[in-house]
Amino acid sequence: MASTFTHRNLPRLLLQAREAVMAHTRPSLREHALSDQQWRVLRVLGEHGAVETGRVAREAFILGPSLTGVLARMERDDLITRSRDPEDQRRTVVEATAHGMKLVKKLSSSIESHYQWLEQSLGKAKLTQLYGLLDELIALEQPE
Amino acid sequence: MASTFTHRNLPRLLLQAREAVMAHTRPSLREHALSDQQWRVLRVLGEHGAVETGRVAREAFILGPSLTGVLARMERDDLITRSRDPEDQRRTVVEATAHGMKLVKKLSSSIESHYQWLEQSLGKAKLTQLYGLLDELIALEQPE
DNA sequence: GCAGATCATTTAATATATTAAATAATCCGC
DNA sequence: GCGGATTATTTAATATATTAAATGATCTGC
Repeated sequence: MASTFTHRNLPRLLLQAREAVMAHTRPSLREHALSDQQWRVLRVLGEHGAVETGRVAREAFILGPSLTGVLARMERDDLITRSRDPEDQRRTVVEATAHGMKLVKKLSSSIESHYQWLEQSLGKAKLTQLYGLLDELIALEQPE
Repeated sequence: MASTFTHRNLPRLLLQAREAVMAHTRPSLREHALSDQQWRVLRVLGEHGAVETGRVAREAFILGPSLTGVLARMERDDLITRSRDPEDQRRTVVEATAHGMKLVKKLSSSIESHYQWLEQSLGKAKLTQLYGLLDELIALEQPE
């Protein structure tokens, strides 16, 4: 059965690369009972402090309706708190709890050292090149 | 709020790149009422003909339990048929229906032309370079 | 030939993704 | 200040992801 395609499957390759990288950090997340999505949310909160859910959704790459459930479970597990923005009652503001913050810091350093390892293994030049090509690809496909 | 990270978020970047590429092909899929996963399955069947579910799972990057549901809906929608391998009754063999095959061929050429466009826009050299770097990254992270 | 180990797939339970529609607060022109 | 347009988030319904456990068929040594 001959293939209908002459090019490589780029979305699949990107997915595979992402899974390969995540395979290293996932065990650390699971040790602390965090899902991938919960970690992405915590990471955003660790970088920016109190953030409205719209921005969390954009930065953590989670759609609104999914985020509602993710945040509900994170609140249940004492990772975050939610409150209305008093300036604009349409907005919900999310903030990490002390417990959530502790996790961010602990996991950040673990993940950072994985990047150090990657930079050593692949080479700094190639890693930079990869970032650049991905940026170009994204800019091409979604001009703004 | 200062960031805890000195490196870029590689998994996020890969996810974003993948979404950017898929944003172009998704509308064509949805026109034919296909989900991303259903398309990945059809693509495998288009390349290899009749395939056992284990291989479908590997090549389409779908975990077994998810695949069960995906295949059930595809069977319901007359895209595929399932049957037991008479040689080894543990295995289930999947094959595209005529309708499924027609969709593969129609969508393949549409997607192929998107790759042609991408190769023009980004440049053949850079695209090849990107493939190579992703391959290296995958090989590094999951040595076998 | 049979018991246990192994392998392929499915079931079960919970979490997340996707799309459309609903809700609820703010804005804006008048 | 009132009513329609806009914006932010949530609800609803269905599909997919994830993990562990169950089922069912095959192999393997004895």
